Amino acid sequence: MIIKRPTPTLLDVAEMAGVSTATVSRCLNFPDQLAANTRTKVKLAVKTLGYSPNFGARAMAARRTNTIGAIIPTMENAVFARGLQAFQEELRQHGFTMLVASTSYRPDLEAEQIRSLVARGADALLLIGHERDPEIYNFLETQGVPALVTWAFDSGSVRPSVGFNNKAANYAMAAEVISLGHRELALISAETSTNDRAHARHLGIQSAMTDAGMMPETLRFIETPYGIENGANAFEKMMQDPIRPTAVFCGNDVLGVGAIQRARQLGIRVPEDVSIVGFDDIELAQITYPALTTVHVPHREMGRRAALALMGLIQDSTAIETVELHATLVFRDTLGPVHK
Amino acid sequence: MIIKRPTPTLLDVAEMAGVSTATVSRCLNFPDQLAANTRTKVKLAVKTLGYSPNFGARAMAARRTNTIGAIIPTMENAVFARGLQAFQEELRQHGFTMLVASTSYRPDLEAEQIRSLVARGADALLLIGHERDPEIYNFLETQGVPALVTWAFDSGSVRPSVGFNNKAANYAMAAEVISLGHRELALISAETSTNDRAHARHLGIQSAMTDAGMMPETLRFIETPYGIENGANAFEKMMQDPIRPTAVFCGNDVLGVGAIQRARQLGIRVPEDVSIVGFDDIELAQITYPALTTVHVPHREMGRRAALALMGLIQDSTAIETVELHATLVFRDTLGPVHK
DNA sequence: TAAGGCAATGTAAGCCATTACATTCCGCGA
DNA sequence: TCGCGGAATGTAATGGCTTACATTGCCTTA
Repeated sequence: MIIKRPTPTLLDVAEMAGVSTATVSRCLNFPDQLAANTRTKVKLAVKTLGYSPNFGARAMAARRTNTIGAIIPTMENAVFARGLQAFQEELRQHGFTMLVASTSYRPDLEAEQIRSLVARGADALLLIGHERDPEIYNFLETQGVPALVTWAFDSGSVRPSVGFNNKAANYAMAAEVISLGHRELALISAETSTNDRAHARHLGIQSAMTDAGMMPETLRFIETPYGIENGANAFEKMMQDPIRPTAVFCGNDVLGVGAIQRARQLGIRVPEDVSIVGFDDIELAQITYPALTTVHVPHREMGRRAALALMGLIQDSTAIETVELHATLVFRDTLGPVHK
Repeated sequence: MIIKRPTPTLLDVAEMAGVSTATVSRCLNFPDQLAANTRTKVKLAVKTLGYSPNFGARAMAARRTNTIGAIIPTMENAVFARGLQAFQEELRQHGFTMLVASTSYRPDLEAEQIRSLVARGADALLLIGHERDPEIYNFLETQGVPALVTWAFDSGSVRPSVGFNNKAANYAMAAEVISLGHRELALISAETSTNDRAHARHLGIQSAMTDAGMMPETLRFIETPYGIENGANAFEKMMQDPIRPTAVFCGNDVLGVGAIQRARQLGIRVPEDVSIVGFDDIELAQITYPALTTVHVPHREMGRRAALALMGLIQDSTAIETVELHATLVFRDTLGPVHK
């Protein structure tokens, strides 16, 4: 017969070690407050029983959890995976734990996940992008949970933020493309209505066109979900236009990679027949053939800085932590001068 | 002056709505037990106060959390990112939440994360690979937390598992390579001492060599951390051998991609001068040039099945849920017959 | 030797939701 | 009209931990 024994509690440990629960608690949280041999006794009891503190109870009693939540669109996107990995490493070193949730780029799911993480006692939250229902920001304020916006930087915003200016970054890239003589431009973008980064990148191109005396309305524009295949299909569609674009911007590298791949399949030479540029600079970008010219985003740095900022925010929630990072252009092989 | 108001509790909601806390709790958990207008009152109060239940208190009172923890080596590895995404989507549909933690392939961190997730009230755990300190399995048993092993399948094991046979899969690949006439073989692998999947893949090749009448000791072998650059460096080192291998196995696609890249840089033709094969079949594999021949692992399917198995395990922890999936060979362009 | 001080430990209140059980209220049948 | 049953709601115990405050015991100092 199997006796199901209940999981051990602080009290069990205290009894076995012959001390009070307070002492055990102190042994776990502030070991140096105890006499050496008491500490030894308690540690032995903990080990023998296989005791592990109950997080819920602890959170309730201590009124903090040393947990920071991160809510990202999807883990399948390497930019977030990489940023979060750095984020988590930094948090760990300071004794914090990370909780991740993903939203599949759906605002309703994001709201749900935010509530869920707050309910779980996250001391603070990392969010992607500025744009969301104001009610969510209200909720966070009511709950006293500081939130940090990343992957985007908007100097006009009062919210704590660690990110870069998506619009300016893509403006720089567009200016470069235009200076190479390209006039027939196209953009393959992620959904801009639910993704303010994608939207800003779009604006960056249009702004550069305007400044170069071009008409921003002439920018061909396709929105498509994330994915290599989707990028490929969008590219193919673009190329069916009677007046082919000579340069195709891609809202992110994954779409760009799809474009490159389809170009090869269609026998369209890159960059001789068409230039292709991406955004993000994930590993993929360097291993395509030809290698993708793109905008480099310091993902790991962003993750690390976000961790620091968030921990600062927990200490002093009034401090408006704001860090602007800079994206840089990376010239590889898919951008060339326009070919007559 | 800013009045810091405490976050609202069940009691606050109850008072505002003029009902008892029990009623509010029921409204949140079993809405149809209430009279319609009571429900309306309570919902209004919840909304007005921006109330959100305290997870810790709830976990403590209800003694379950509807949370499943996943502990993976790193999110930067696309195979895990993809598997987890599917895992999470499936859990969500059944009202469960996922908690992720990563270990950077370090066993000590893994142990720490397991304790941490258990303490957080995870109802069950997803783990990668079989191999770990038996003490950890004891701990999980003491705590009554079921665990599921994935990404590996070992028919000899009694533990619940959803995965595939890494050894058999790589055996099949090796047999294929050998049948193309290759006799000088090499393997670029992840650290095998802390990674039983990598180890099994190694054994698969050796076993195929033995069965083909070759001497398994002749397999050149380099271990290296995860990363494109590391794969590239290992490949270059391999190629400095006076007797060059004619086929290079890579423990995973990322290493394989590095090898392909370095080969191009060194002017070594693939597959004419050397064949390269990978393992995992992540997106990268299809976009390299030439495209990588590799072993396809059904990552998403694995994540989905793992979610189902784990939820089954929570209902009935004695049920030994076990699913063997199958990896298949994907022939692309980096494997060819040996060239004299 | 007594008093004072400090380090080590103990006592017990409180954190917030869930739920078994108790109570109230209402409508309906006899 | 009375009583009964069931639906709706309330009461209060419970869960495991932290921590403010109380207590103990010992060493130091005069």
